[in-house]
Amino acid sequence: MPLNKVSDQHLLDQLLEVFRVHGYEGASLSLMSEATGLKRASLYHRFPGGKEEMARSILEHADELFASEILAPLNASGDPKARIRSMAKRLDEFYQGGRGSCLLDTLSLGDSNPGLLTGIQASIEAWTDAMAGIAREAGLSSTKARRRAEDSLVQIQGSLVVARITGDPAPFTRTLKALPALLTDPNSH
Amino acid sequence: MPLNKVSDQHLLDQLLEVFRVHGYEGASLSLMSEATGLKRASLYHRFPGGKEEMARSILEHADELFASEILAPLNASGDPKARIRSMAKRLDEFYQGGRGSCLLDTLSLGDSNPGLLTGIQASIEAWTDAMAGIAREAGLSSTKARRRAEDSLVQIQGSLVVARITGDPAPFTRTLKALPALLTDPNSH
DNA sequence: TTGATTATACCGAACGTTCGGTATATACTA
DNA sequence: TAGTATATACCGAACGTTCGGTATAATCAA
Repeated sequence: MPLNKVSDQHLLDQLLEVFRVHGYEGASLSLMSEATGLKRASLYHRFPGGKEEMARSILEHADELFASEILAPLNASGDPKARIRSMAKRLDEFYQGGRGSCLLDTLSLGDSNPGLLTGIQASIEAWTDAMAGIAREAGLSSTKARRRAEDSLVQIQGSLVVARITGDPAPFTRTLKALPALLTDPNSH
Repeated sequence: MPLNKVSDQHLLDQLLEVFRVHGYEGASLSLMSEATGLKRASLYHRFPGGKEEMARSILEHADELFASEILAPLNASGDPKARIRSMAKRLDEFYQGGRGSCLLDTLSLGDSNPGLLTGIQASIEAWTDAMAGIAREAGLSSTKARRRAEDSLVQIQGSLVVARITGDPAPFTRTLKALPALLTDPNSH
């Protein structure tokens, strides 16, 4: 079989970017074509299920990316706080220092497809579980660990929104810095 | 002059709802027509500037609503904490117990109009200022007060996003409950 | 050739927008 | 007071454009 003109990796990466900037409704085939270098019909060859399959695919792609590139340090060995710092560093890269939006946020706008919403919920659940896991490992009770994981998620999402609106990534940077303590210290807050 | 079939109040309220659920790109004229009871052409009679003017108008409308209905208690008299609780209660209503999105969030998605973005920034700035003001009044230093106001905003926006995705409004409710302490206590966090 | 991959051309539907025309309520005139 | 003119409010239909989606043809490695 001939090589793809555009690699799956590049394709998914570019589509991810379009979806996370414009959301599902705003992500037009023209934008995706422009971003990937593939004509609309070629996009339909790669994704016979159309726009919905594209969204589902990039969500899956983002999940794998997230698990392997961002959440991976959490399952390593060593000091939990250090591992969280490592995750924070990778989060900073992934969200372009706070200048990028979260796919789960933008993709969940509007009357989003029920099936897609389920996938989004699963993704955010997995993320929460991962953070709750290391909080638990750091000595917090399981209920407390889960609560702190949810708080972390709230602050990450919120700081991304505020950073996007104001154009100032500082809130996001600050949130990342506070993550290790938030997920491990028994008595803060 | 003939009476309006649909009052300005109802018109703006419904449009606000459409924009805050679907964002700018997702808010179609058909959706707006359906929501307001006015045909598309009639919407153009009320807003000659088209969709952009609609967005600008509802942003202005939301500002006034926010100032008079949500932020008002902050400028009343009495215990700052009680006033913040009052604001939290109204926020809860405005955001439908955490089931509704924030207009400033959804409207700022995509390549949003520069002029519109400026308005969004002004709105969020005013909100932040109001919260920083009462934090200052409660005895915090001006830098600390501002920081706490920003933190509050981050947690409100973040919990709305998380609540929208998961379908569980609990994070938002929890955030509101924590607001009085967050905006007044000198040593928490 | 064959079979997979990309490009061209096109479709119906919906997009934001405009326009001609019709109500309806006010203002003016007689 | 009655009749006419005016201004406002709304709607149906259509504008050109773009939407998501689908055939069909060209391309190209094996």
